Amino acid sequence: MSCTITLQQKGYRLTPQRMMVLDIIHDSKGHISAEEIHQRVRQRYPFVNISTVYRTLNLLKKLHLISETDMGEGYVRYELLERGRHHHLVCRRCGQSFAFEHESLKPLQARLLKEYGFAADLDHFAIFGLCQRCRPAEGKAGAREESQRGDD
Amino acid sequence: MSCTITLQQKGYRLTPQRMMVLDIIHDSKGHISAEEIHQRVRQRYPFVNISTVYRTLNLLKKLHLISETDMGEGYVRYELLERGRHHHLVCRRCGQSFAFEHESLKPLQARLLKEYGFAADLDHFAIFGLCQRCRPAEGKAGAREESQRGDD
DNA sequence: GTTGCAGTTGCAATGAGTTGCACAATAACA
DNA sequence: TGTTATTGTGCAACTCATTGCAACTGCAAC
Repeated sequence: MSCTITLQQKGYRLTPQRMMVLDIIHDSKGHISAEEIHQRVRQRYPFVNISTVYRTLNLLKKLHLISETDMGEGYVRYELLERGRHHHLVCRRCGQSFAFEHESLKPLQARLLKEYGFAADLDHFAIFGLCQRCRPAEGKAGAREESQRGDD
Repeated sequence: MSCTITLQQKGYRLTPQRMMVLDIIHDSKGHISAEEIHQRVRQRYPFVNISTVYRTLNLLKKLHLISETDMGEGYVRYELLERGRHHHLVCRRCGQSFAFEHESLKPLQARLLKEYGFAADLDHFAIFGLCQRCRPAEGKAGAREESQRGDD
């Protein structure tokens, strides 16, 4: 795996714990939570501590090998960055999430660099809002008295 | 305060606890943390619980009266949205944060709407990256062996 | 007035994630 | 090979934030 090489190139140790975490993120389709990673690591080696998982994830994040995204579920999800880079639109009404191309963020990235000299890390964004289907519904449900106050 | 009217218009009760939280956010210059709000509320009325503060903040957030931003400090900051809307660029190296105009996000917002039919809530963004001053430094400190591995 | 009920609060428990510290594993080097 | 310095791990304690639940509040209907 290319990640393992990067880790070692950067002078970090490739410990069994780190290999297991990397393996599991690699095997998982899509985004995976820290708790899930921990559980799967423990199936192989039951003595790995959750803090080690978190520390490994933070290290991989720092090296831009994985992305960390809050999809509004109460915990954070991780994903390998080698895959085609994409981001997520999360509907605050129906909860569905939709991928969108990294391309869409490039103008913003360029603008921040040009106007503010700021090199933005746009590894993975989750943008909240209303999806196409929920947009009309939300528009109507303005006042609270009718039905259910537009609670999410 | 306009917020109090909005709260009542939407059919929510304007309780003393909520008034105190709103007051304090209003009086505070810039962003304020939940813990800070709680402490200041308790100076006036010592029996208010932190969970009430959080619940009030979540309600105000839902009504788009305040914005919630993770500036990477280990806790979240809140701010009234009536003020001139702006966002933050947070340097992951020196920790400084710089405001940027909401204007810069409008093209992205328009693009998401046009291409995906998605109405993005862009109340307050904190974008991480490298500021103008730290950019050259980071470029050099690639390999870990020299100095301190580019730790943040 | 009192009953019913939705909305709200305080409290305690819980969950996700982080940190400090002692010890273990590895690297560096004589 | 043995010694020392550095890095990484496990554990426990901690922080920030959320949740479940019982009790309280305001208001409308009777």
